[in-house]
Amino acid sequence: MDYQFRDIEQRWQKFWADNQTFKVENNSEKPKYYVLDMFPYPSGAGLHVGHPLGYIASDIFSRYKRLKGFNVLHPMGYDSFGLPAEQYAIQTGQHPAITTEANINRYREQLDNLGFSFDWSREVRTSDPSYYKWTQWIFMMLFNSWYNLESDKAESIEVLVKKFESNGSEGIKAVSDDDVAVFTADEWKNKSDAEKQNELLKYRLTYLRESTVNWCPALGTVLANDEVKDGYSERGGHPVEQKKMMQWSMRITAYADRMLQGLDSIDWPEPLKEMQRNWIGKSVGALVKFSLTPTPSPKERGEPGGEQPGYMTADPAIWDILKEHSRQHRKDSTQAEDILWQHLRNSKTGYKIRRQHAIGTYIADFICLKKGLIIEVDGGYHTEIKDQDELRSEALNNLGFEVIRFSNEQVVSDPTGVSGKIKEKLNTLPDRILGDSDSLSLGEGRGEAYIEVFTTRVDTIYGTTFLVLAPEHELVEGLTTPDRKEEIQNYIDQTRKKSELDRMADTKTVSGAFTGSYAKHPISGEPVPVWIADYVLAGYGTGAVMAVPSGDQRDWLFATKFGLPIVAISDAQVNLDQEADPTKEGKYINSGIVNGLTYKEATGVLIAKLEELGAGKAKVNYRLRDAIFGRQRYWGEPVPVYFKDGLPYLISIEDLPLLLPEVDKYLPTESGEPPLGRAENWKYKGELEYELSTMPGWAGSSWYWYRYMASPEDRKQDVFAPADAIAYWKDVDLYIGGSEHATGHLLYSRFWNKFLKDLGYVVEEEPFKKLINQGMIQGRSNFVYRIIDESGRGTNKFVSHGLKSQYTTSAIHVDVNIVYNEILDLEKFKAFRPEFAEAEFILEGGKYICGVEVEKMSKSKFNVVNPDDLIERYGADTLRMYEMFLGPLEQSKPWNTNGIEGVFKFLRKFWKLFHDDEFNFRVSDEEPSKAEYKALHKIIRKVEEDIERFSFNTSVSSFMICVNELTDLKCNKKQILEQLVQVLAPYAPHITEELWTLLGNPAGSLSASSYPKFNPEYLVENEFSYPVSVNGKTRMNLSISLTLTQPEVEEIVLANEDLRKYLEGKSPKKIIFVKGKIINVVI
RNA sequence: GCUCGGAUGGUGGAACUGGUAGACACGCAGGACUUAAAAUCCUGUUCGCCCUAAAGCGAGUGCGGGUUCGAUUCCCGCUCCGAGUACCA
Repeated sequence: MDYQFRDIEQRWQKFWADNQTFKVENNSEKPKYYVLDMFPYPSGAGLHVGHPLGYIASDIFSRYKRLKGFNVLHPMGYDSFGLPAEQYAIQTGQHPAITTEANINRYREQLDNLGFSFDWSREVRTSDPSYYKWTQWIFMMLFNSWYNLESDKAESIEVLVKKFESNGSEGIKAVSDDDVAVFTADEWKNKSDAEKQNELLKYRLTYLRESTVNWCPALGTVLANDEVKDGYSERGGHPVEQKKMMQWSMRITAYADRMLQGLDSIDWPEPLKEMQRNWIGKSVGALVKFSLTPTPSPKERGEPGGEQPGYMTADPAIWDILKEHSRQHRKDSTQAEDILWQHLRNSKTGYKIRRQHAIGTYIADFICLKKGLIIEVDGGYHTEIKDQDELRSEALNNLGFEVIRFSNEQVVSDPTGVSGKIKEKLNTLPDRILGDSDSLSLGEGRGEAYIEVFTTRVDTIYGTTFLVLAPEHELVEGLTTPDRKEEIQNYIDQTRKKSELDRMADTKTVSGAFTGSYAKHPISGEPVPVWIADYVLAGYGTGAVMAVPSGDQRDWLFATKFGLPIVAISDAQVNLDQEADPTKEGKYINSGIVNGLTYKEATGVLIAKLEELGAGKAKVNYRLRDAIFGRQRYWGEPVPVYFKDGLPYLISIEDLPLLLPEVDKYLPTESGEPPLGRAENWKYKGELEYELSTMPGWAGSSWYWYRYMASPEDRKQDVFAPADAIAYWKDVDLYIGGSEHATGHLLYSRFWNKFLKDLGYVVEEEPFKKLINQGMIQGRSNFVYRIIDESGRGTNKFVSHGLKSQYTTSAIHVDVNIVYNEILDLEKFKAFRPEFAEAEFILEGGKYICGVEVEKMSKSKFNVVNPDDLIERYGADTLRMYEMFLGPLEQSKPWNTNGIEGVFKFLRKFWKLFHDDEFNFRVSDEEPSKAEYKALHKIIRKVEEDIERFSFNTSVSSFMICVNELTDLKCNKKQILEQLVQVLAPYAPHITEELWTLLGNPAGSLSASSYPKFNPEYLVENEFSYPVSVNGKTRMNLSISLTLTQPEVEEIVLANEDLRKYLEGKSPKKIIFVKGKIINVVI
């Protein structure tokens, strides 16, 4: 019988499944090898021909490694939480679990059809409670940890608590929020439980904090930075806006430096490492403070008017006294004030609140300048002015402020209630007019007012001729002088109107506005004007820059446009009237204490000076932000947290997994809560509110490779993966997947891996030793050309591609599955759509040739090629080999089925080697000839080399060469063919299993056999046909023994008749002889 | 703008540390078998020149230069294409 691939493939796929041929054990004498594919999200569309590319490569590699004597872990699973199933649920009401299950079954069927050697007993699904139990468990571990910079690793939060108990906050070096409190051990012990929890939250590796987030209204959820592309959501392409919200975040920034360093130790594609480096965005520089006090008054600045600067609400006459008082008050704050402050700070009410702020001749306890509301707490420290309360209120009312009062007892007993009342009041009050007797923040009790900037070029500090703040910067309101109010407000409005996209696109227009205020240069003491401009980003560094127009092109453009001075700071700078010169060469000029120094010297001197002045320090800045972890969606892992008195607490570990509750609809509640808010009676211990957000898509995929290490038996144990299994498998040796996960999955996975290592649960610092990005398979669309008549309407006539220029036509996508080698199947086309049933054609050469274009593979373009169809026609072995034959694995390429016939022919030819002309199986036991051995050992070596360097396409060519040679030799020797079967087995597992048993081996024993041993003796030649070139141009071939030395070879060459023609009577200057390679005669 | 890739026949691609450029396959052309088609097999196929063929000659790996006996490969400069990223101070 001819090659019956359908029968063979189905039979062997069933055999592998029934016999669990590829089930792997965790204990083995063999060395381990872990081959991992990025597990798929099971979408409704099923697999197209591009998806299996990486899986085929990893399967070939796994099968090869098994033959090479390794214990290979090669698992597969599903990343089964995600948006599409939920969107479908919203539209149809069908539970996402049902959709997901159906999709997984479809995926499994398609994967099985390709004959992969996965160990399915270890399958994982991220949406399975037995799996997400451990995702939730890791979340809890993160919540219970902080990052100790001294040991440079994550540690239990208990360790931090012990430190607080013994030494207070002193000497703690941690990655934390910016606003951590300073306290002694006693103060810590005296704190209430709520206060302690609130403080610890600033250290935990997963934490709840008000953050600016990417909010996608269409999806109704927040998104992480890597899920937003150019201001639109990656999934669905909906607009994304910035919004402040209370959100769960992961302190990934704690690992920024370790993630950067780790990149040097792993074998990943360079572009991908580069993307991670950019994403982490480390820049080494300095923070510099430009102080705002004393600020030159209008008079001092030589400007008209004696009006007080707009940012001061205090009576200037007694400002100095008030300043001292307010500082003192902040230090000696009462317990009630502290408690209330914790509820008001960080805009928890939705508005910015300041404490102990001077107004007129008074100091208010708390004030919201935007709404003009003053909150006073009576009793305690400032009882001495209690009698004057009414008078005070009246005076403040006159200044345009409203006052509400609470008693100490009220605040202490029910701080949440009090803050609720404040919130209510704030919501009812109208906004005060911006800048109107508004005041400058004094840094919430942290000292003098200043503008802090981040710079990577401290050395240029003397060239600073102005400061620029982002329009959103919190000091802008306070800094604006009354005369500039309108201009600044206009500018802010104008920037706000510009969308994020416009702002990015329009980088050429220089715009900005002057606040009217000046800051003091920290070293020279010169006044420096403060501007705002949208080229400064609020989100990076401190949202403020020192502008050095001589060294930075953006600053130069700004200075030029607004007529600000440009001061050269280096004798090497040139053409400063044309553009900025950021050179680090030369010696400094106009630069005070660093005049005459070089770049390196100046940087050191200046940082030392700034530190001495308390005006700055060296600082490493990262672009990487903490990862927002909550999603306001249904189909994800519930966060194992409940709330008590407004503070988050972990549920008990025994209560894991916290199951996803049922809901009536998959939409937000009427009050805007996430879908989980709809769940009925879903309360911790029956009464406490659960967190209603779910985890993001990347949670489940950030540790899944460890779950595969747990065998089905292991999974009965109460652990994410047993320690001995982790000790054995360690890490992933080879990871294959797409580069689109560069800054998402691959970054988060490294983060969680490092965290788990810090806690001692895993053994390797990096999870994926070697990574390969398979190229994207693009679609290849075919077109037919419909002729358009004079009135511009489509006719029923279609013209072949080569003749279309003679007509007016419109191109129409046509299903690529009815086009072969660009020739349209006319009958199938007529059946393609009813409107084409009566189509007429203008042919060329009797054929209708279609047009071609490379586009993304998608249903709407009719260019999706389904692997099932190809397997039906050619078989899985052919498809596997053809996908490899297309080109280098890492290269992106359009799918083109045109060459598949060649691979199919190859497999039939291979089958023929084992059969006679009547297709009877017939092999001979005769001793093979030298030529036959040579053909075999060439392929043994070649495939080994190719697989080791992941060059699968070249192996396929070599197989063809080998089979062509053996066919020519009419070889049917068992000794040759049996080994050839083993060499081909990783690529074409079905046909080789079949032939392996026909050769008399036990069924299924092929993958347990071993790769044939290469014997170089069969390749030894004693002669070589040397290309002989004259002056580098090849002229002839000469067969010469390989044993000869150069003088002997030269003699033979020079004696040659044909060569003399080229010598033209001259004698050669030199003869180059490379043994086994070439002879070159130089005249 | 910056960073990283890439450019080889009609097409996909090969040539691994500099050593016969175009392996292998597709497509195309011609032929065999066949009533015919499909399938299969055989021959040719980088381009140009010489009427044709053989033989031969010349050019040739995006462009321009360089190093070398010899460059698709190494170096310098440029063009184009792709990917990532972006007022990151």
